[in-house]
Amino acid sequence: MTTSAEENYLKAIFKIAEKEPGAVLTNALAAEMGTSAASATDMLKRLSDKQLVVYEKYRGVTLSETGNKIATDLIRKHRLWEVFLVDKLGFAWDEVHDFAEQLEHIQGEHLTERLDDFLGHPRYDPHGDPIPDAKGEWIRRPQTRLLTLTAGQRGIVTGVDDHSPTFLQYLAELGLSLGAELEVLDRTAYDQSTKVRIGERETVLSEKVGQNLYVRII
Amino acid sequence: MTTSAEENYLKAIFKIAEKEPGAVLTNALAAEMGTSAASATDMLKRLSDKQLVVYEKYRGVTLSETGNKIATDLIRKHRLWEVFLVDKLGFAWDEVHDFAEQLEHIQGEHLTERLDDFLGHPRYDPHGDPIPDAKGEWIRRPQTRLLTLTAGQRGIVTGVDDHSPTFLQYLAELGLSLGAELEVLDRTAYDQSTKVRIGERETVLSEKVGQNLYVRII
DNA sequence: AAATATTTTTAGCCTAGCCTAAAAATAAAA
DNA sequence: TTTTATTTTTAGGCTAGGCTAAAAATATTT
Repeated sequence: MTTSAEENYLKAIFKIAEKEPGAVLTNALAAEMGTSAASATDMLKRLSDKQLVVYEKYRGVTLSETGNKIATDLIRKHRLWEVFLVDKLGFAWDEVHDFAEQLEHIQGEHLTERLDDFLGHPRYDPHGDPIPDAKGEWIRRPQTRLLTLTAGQRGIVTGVDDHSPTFLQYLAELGLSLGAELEVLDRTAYDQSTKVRIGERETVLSEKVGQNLYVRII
Repeated sequence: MTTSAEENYLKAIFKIAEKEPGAVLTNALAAEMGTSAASATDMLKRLSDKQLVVYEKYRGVTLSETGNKIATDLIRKHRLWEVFLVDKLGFAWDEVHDFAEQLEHIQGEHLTERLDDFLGHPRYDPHGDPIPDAKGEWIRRPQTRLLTLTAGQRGIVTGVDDHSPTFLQYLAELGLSLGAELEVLDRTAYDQSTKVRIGERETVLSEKVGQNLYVRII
């Protein structure tokens, strides 16, 4: 059996490797976990003993087959619980992360499958992130950062790259929830800010927003 | 903040005190927790430092006001999650205990209230146990052990005193789920077994079953 | 009341996860 | 290539929550 701490490390390794392929370095892992490099090294030894990772001193770590399955499963559970919290319990998309962080560690037979059935096999979570299926397969859809759109292009909001409550609340205030439509009116060369139309309203979005907002071009 | 371990001890103290009023002794607590008396003493010191219990060396322990609130809240959460697992996810009543044991420790604002709303404010869990409200108030309904019924009396199953999967499965096989109706046909003086009619079927139930099955007389 | 049995506590040890500080390995610069 | 900087690991400690064995307190017999 794996502990919650172990699971969180596996997830962190997965997350880092997803963005920057190749072996994950100790410092990066420690930063992601909000802990010290010494603690990360410690844990890497334990995970290596349990064959959940392939770890070479000073050279970094990668997930083993088993480790990868566990991490994928955690992400699946995390995202399914988020759907539950938003769709069934009525939480806002910026309120559910901490709950899901706990719920993903609930252990036991068939819980995930039953939850998935109950929710109607959702493919994306409330932030637009794909939910892997029971076999660990992902359905990634094509999406682009708002920054890559040019004046005149229109898009549908499909996801975010920043999951912080402040960003999510800001988007909600702007009416930019998943599925919202927007049109790029202009891009300022100076600071890469984007002027957009959302429904009737026109607003200027900073480069930071342009970086962190995903859309599907229509 | 309280840890899961602390919470489980508080719940155990509550449970023992419920059946046998007065101070809870260390050995009884250790037995309930499936641990050693030394470990229980250890934890009692921690709980006492946090003012969650009133503990006197060698004399036993009782819950403080705060401790009692935490324990009641845990039971509330446990039972609400059980309702969720049975009513929404479709688990059987003998399958949900271990899940609920984990789910009751999920921390965070408004989760319990939202869950309660979503479930439609159930008053009893799938085993017929009452669910305390947000203030910690209980609605206990009148119920009698099957053993106290005499020949000719009829009753509706309202709960169980034994929550073990084997007992619950046995009851399910007999058609004795919550709300089922039965009629006492006879009681054998020799071994206190009860002959009952459940729908069309007649069966003999042991003294043990008679002890552990609650009914409302009709 | 003394002896014996039982219960509870203390003492000392273990593991998982964290920490800081120091040492060692690797990478970069001179 | 030697020096310097950075990264990673090791060493040694800490806390929560367990354990066993021994000591102390309480309860029960004789």
